[in-house]
Amino acid sequence: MSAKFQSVRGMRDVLPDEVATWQHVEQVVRDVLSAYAYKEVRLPVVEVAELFTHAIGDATDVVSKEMYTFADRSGEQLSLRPEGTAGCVRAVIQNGLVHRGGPGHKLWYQGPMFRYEKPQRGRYRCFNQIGAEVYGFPGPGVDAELVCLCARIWRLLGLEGIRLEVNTLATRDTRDTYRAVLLDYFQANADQLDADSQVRLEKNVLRILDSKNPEMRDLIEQAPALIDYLDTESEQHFGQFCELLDTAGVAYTVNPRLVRGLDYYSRTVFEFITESLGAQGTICGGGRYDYLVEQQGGPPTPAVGFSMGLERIVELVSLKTPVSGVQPHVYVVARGEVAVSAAFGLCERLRDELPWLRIEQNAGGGSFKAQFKRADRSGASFAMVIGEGEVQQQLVSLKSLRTDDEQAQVAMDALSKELNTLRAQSRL
RNA sequence: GUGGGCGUAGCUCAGUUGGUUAGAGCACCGGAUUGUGGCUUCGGAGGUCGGGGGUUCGAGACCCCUCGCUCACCCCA
Repeated sequence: MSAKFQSVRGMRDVLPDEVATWQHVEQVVRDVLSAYAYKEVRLPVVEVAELFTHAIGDATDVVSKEMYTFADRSGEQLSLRPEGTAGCVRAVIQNGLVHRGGPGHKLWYQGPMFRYEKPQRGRYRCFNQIGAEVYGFPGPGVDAELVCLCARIWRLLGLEGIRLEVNTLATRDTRDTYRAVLLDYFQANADQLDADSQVRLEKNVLRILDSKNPEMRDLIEQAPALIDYLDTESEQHFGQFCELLDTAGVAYTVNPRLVRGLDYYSRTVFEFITESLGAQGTICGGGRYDYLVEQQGGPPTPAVGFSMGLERIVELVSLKTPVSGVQPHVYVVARGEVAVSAAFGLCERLRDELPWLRIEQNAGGGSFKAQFKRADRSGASFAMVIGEGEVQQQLVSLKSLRTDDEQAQVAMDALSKELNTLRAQSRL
């Protein structure tokens, strides 16, 4: 029970039973990204620590208390990436992919992210995201495209009851103006703020709007809304974004209090939320970050992206439609030294001749009875029996494990043909 | 980081107010059937009762500490 070594807190193993669902989800997401002509990039898991503090904002929770940061042997401060956008922006600048319409303008990535948080359902210290980022396009079309792309993924995965919330954070200037107004408002009502929001007052006023504390609901609803302070440019951008969603038939609600926790967002932000996963209901979040590329040392380049949490999506999928794993077509039962060795050679030959064939050899010996038991449990359609008699006559016995068909004998030379036939008849 | 619940076999869980050698089901291995799975049936193996300390004649049970899981806050995907 008490193993000597355990996985690190908040980091879990995905076991074979779950992997089938993971692969299914990943395949659907990849296919949809391809359908929208996004190209995959593979990025390092480790970056210079400053990349994240600079991009995400050192007052954010993610940077100030959730990063895995360490000095490497040269003393350089490195971090395990807590999210994907900062590294992608770095790669895009470093490799000169920022030019509009160039090869790097629509990208996606997949991989583990790390945050030192207290684990709970749907929240892990090592978790996997698939994200997409678009560079070089200021218009709302790409914002809407990303949202539609996600909505398509949920449809293809058969997920229902996923709510889309959208908002706009306007331009940097507008937001600065608004922040000052909001600060005045909450400072004037500071006595009504709960402890968390007192802290937010110092760090990031906008986050007060996000509070779940029902006692503060009135105060928040009375607060000035950013939407009333929008500059015309942002207002148009957001309006067109919403219109495109309408055109595409993607349902959404505007949530003026949707703020998001990373500093780099501007204009469009969105979240897909489910009620089926407990407190960690956001399965995908994203938005526009028009200033980040320039802030990180690249040419001024508007950008927008999202990332989705695979653990949460996989859990959602498996609650609804469990995906069964891959089972062998044939399980090879062999007994006796001569037969086992003949079976080994035969299996390799069949894999040469029939690349589609999934064939499992019995391992660990055992009686025919025991081997048949394993054959049954493997889920294989057929048991292929090779004993001394079969070897002498250069044939195998094929027994269907899922039907009452009579056991048949097939010459070893004719096996490939027979298996092809069975496949054509959908009996494998 | 804060708070609640829970840790007994690979898994799901019993275990009386503290009392002898800690149990069941499923799964696993073997036999009944010396070359045939699923359904039976019989047997076997498998536990430092999460870890450490304490109270006691005696602790799986009570107390303290610790680790882990879990749910919520917070944060976010």
